[in-house]
Amino acid sequence: MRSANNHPGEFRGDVMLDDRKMRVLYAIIDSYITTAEPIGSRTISKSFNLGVSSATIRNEMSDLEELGYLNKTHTSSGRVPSDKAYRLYVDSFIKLDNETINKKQKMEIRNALERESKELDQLIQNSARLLSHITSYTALALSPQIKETRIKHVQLLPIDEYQILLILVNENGLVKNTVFKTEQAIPENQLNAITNMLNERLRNISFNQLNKDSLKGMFNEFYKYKDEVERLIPIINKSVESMDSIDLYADGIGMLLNFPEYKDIDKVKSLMSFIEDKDQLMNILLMDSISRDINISIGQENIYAPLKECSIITATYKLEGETVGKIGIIGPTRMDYLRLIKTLRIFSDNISEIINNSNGSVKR
Amino acid sequence: MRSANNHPGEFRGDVMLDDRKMRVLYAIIDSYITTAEPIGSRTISKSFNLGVSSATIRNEMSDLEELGYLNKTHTSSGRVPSDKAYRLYVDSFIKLDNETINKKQKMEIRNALERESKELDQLIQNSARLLSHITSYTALALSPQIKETRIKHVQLLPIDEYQILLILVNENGLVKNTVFKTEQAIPENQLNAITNMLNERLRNISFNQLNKDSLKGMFNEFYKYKDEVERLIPIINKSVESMDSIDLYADGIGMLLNFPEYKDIDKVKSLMSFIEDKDQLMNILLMDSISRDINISIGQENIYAPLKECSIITATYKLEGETVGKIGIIGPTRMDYLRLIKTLRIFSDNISEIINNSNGSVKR
DNA sequence: TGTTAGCACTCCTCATCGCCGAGTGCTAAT
DNA sequence: ATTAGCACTCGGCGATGAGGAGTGCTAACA
Repeated sequence: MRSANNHPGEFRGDVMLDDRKMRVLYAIIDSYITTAEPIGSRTISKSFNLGVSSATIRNEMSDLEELGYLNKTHTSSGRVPSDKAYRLYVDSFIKLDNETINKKQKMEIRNALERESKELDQLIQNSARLLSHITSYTALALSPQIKETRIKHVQLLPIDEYQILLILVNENGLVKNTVFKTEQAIPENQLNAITNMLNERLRNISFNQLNKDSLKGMFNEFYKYKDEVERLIPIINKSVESMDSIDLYADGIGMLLNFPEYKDIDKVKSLMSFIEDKDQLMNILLMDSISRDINISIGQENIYAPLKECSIITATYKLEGETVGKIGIIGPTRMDYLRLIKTLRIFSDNISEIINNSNGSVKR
Repeated sequence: MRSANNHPGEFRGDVMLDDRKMRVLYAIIDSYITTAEPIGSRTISKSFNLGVSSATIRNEMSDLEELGYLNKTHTSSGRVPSDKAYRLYVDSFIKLDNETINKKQKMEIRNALERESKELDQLIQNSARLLSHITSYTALALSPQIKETRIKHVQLLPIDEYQILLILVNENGLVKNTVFKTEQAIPENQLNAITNMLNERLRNISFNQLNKDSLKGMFNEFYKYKDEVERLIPIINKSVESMDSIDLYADGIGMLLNFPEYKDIDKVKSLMSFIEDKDQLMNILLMDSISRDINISIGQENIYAPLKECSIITATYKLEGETVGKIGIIGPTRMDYLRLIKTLRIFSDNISEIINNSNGSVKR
């Protein structure tokens, strides 16, 4: 016997639901989230003590269905929460901005992430993995978009006669590198000179700016290496262009199979292939990029057909106050929103802090 | 009506199979690989013209079952090839080392890989993705183990007062980087001096060597920066240690659901969670590392329980003649070995050539 | 007027049953 | 040695029916 959550009356959409309706609705949602079974009036009155009989609850449920908060699978089945119900449910605690973060759990996750992640990509990848393990849901993680940061260091290194390694480091210590080919060998000492030039000229230029401005004008005065530099410019430019590519990691795809809603192979097949198509998925994550720290997209709110029966929760992480990337969870609309949001908050906080090194929890 | 493959008589295991038994067996294997349905004597005699009646085939099948090449799902069902049958089948063409590589397909794959891959990790990741797309199987790819290559360049860069970025470049242009923290600030000019020292001392040292030798002795003479260097040494050493970590990529996990053998959720669940557990899977791929260019592990030959009904084909790729990594395919024992081996060969050749830049198909 | 008990009705789930067909194994004929 | 014939096996599948959870409606009640 558990008692229904005591959520405040709420108004949303058309009508303000009275307190009892809210309780009934939340009881149904809570029950359905844990059992995945349609629930009937009698079961509610037995499991949650709302102080009224099943007949009364039955009437309330009938009303709630008419208002669009409940669905039936067939005429004499139990009720199931609608997307609208989940939306109401989620909105009721998303704005509470619940601070009750479990400090201990946060530090555990923080330690695990820092311990296993040497490079940035690893951090993001491990975040997805750990998030999936902890939640038992499919986790998504988007690597940071670094366009707006500034160049700290440029280095050209010869690999062999016709190949040059370009290394770019930004102010946050993110490293990107590309090997490119030249048609004509460039002696090492000249390469060093060019490297020095590039460093002088490019330091503190943003990647974005580098991308946009033609570099040509910048180097006119260095006529000594003019030819080489001219040959390098388009290559560097192209490399830089390719550098701000974003990676998407999905982990725990198999977790989907644990949900009873995916006992049917065909349902899960289309969803999985959608998740594994990184391009499409990336679109979705980038789409609502103007949005809040926590973004939730429930069922039919999703645009792509394979996601119409899913929910996606995303959280942003920040670099120096700017949102640069996201992590998220995907699963059936009947997901444990409350717990997942809490966990996502912990992850996004941790990732932000790690990449900012804001709080110097020094390695012991 | 297709005719059975005309493979030569073969002896393997206990008994030498006569020519007709071979043909019957190969017919069953071919059929089962494409249909996934147990096949009966009558169907064989109709679909493959072996010139004998179904009764004769029935007798042969009975013999083949006794020899362990065929299994029945129940007393009056059709036959299914055993692991032993697949082993025979595979061995018959693996040693032919069939050169009939489709040049056109190879170049297409090569172009796709080079077009999309700027960094090494991307190349490996894209290989897995493309391999999975092309074959419609789950693809695996192991990033190269770079322990045995030599250091080409070392660079220390300050990120902020207490953080230093360490960049290591090897002779092949592979870049690894780590951010580490110091307890005491090091001025930039000192850092540059140390960088120069490190470069002088570490160039052409193998990662392995760096890992083993204590660096301490190396820098004794540089008393000017002795303190800083001493503080750096264990950090660098630890970073290097963490640098030769291998990554494993799995792509197309959802492809498993296309196979009728995985219409049962429970079967696919354990397999998927196994594949998503990178540590275990890595073990498997690294285990047979002494082996041939193409390695095939069929059904019960696999050690781990979730793989007992799977086959894994792996191919190696090389850097300067040395095997440094692997790509592979995982799927039901009833896999299209011939086609998959061919495709894997193409991929492993391409990856080897790209990372060696042996043939300079210059960007146009 | 809101709440509740009672009851008929709906419809899903699951187990049972029997038929059909593909396939085997054996025997006897060629 | 090969083949035709035949009895037998067994999984798959659709039909059938019982059981149960749940609804909606009506009438009684505080």
